[in-house]
Amino acid sequence: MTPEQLSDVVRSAVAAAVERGDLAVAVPEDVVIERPKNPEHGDYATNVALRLAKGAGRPPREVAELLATELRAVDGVAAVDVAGPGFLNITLAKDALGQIAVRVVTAGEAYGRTDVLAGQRLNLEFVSANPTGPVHIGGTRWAAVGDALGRLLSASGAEVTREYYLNDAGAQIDRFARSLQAAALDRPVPEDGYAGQYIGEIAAQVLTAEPELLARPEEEQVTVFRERGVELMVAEIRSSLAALGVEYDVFFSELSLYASGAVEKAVARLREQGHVYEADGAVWLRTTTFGDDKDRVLVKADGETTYFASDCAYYLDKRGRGFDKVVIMLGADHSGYVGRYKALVAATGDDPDTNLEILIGQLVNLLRDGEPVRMSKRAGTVVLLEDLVEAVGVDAARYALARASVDQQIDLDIELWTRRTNDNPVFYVQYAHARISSVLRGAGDLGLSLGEAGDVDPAVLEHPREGDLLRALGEFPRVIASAAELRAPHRVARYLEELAGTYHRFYDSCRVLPRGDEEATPVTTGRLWLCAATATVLRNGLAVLGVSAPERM
RNA sequence: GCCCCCGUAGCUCAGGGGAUAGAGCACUGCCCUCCGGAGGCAGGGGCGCAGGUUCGAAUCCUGCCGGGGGCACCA
Repeated sequence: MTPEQLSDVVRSAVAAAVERGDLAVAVPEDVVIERPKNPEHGDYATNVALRLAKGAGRPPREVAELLATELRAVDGVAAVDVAGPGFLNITLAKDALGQIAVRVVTAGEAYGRTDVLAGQRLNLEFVSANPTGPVHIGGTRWAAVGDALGRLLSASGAEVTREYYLNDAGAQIDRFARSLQAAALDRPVPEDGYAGQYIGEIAAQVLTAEPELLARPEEEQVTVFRERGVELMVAEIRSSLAALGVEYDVFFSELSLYASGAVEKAVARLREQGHVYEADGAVWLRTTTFGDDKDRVLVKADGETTYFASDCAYYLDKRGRGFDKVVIMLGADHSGYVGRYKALVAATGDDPDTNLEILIGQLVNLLRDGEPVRMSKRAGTVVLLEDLVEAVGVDAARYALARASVDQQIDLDIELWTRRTNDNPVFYVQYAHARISSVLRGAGDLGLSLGEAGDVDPAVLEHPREGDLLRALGEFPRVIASAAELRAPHRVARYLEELAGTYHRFYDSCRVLPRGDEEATPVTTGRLWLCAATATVLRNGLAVLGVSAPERM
């Protein structure tokens, strides 16, 4: 019996008590089932009696006793105790707990998938670094976390489109183009321009494609450097993201919003809705109406539109494509955007609390020899996605970036990472998988196999460490679901570390394979199923994080 | 000045109102005639401060103190 099933069982018990008139309460939507830390508190516990007591007008323990009687009659429930202020501690029958292993193996890759977010159409935008340079370490964090979040949301039944917004218009792109031109002409880096090795490399590539370029008038040169340069830069960004295993459904061009007239239409629409005014020669959106600190400029006095104007058009485009909710991941250096973006959504007539979700993640600090490394894209002193991957590999890079809460700043000591030490928990988790694979290989060598689901007796899994492992495996779907709902991929990583530890403890005290000339027993078969189930969950969990589950290391 | 994030073990961090607050690393002492010792067992030590809400607060609210980030007709 899984925790979800138990939750239904308890809920039914409440409903039955209400039906009989023993309890006068509204039956709760869902009942929280916890895994007690203390083994004396049974396999599972619920605080449902504590929650219902007030509404029922009766002491919690009395409600608990009532439900305990109800639950003891349920098939698969071995014991129910009322404890403390009114907790119900539930012990499952051995076979009901052991059945989890069979369930996991049978479900395979599907184990952990739920429909808790079914029916939601989400647009998930992440990274969206300007195509004026390679993806640096900060963007890499959002790549790892955003990709994992996308997988989590999909696994929970949401329909997700992963999107990268290319800011391929505007002043920064002009600076980028002029920087390329300067490099090609061997001139110094322009004021506010970009430096770094990649500028020279891209300039050279543009010249290879357009050998006669430098013979043309300077303004034409800039145009070509802009178009070709952005194209090359975008290709490089896409390829480094792909190298990290990060996939997108859509790369969306800001320029296309201008080409299609969407920006003008967006401004016109907001004007019709009465939120646009003119002052000091500029066109403003009255975002203060919707709680922003100050109003925002859409069109500058010089006639140029701002990024905010294209943001408006972009948001409307996403909504026009049918997404219920627009989810955007941004770094802490963009936290000031939240207010204006919420206001913009409200101005279009949408509800900023349901149609928009901005996830702010804290920045990655780089340390070298304990000293902070100052990063500047323009000066070219950055650590890139490729650098990180080269230093630690894709698995460790993704895992390390995704295992921390996005609310937490990460201090990344480069020396530590390049040294590739054992304190990276990804090895701990992967090792557990490799160890299980080795056991299963050994079983094959002995001519043993899992057989069919009917060949295993779940009741033989009665060792305390087996129970620990079964309960841990039973948690997985809830871990995935809550991580998706909380937008917290790191919870999956933490869970996997806990699961790996639980497996190692099981392995240490429960011999799986027969030794010497011993015969295989029903316990052997049961434990093989338990091993296979653990491997399945480790694989499924690592897959969510985009990390491989090696069979040998 | 205003807004956002953080403050939990020596260090790096988990803990979406529940029972005795956890893990890794570090330190100390143990455990393979046996499936991968990249493992396991045991030990010491912690919720920044002050109020509030609650039967119950690391968790929610307020204030303060520290650390980081943001407050452009920049992107």
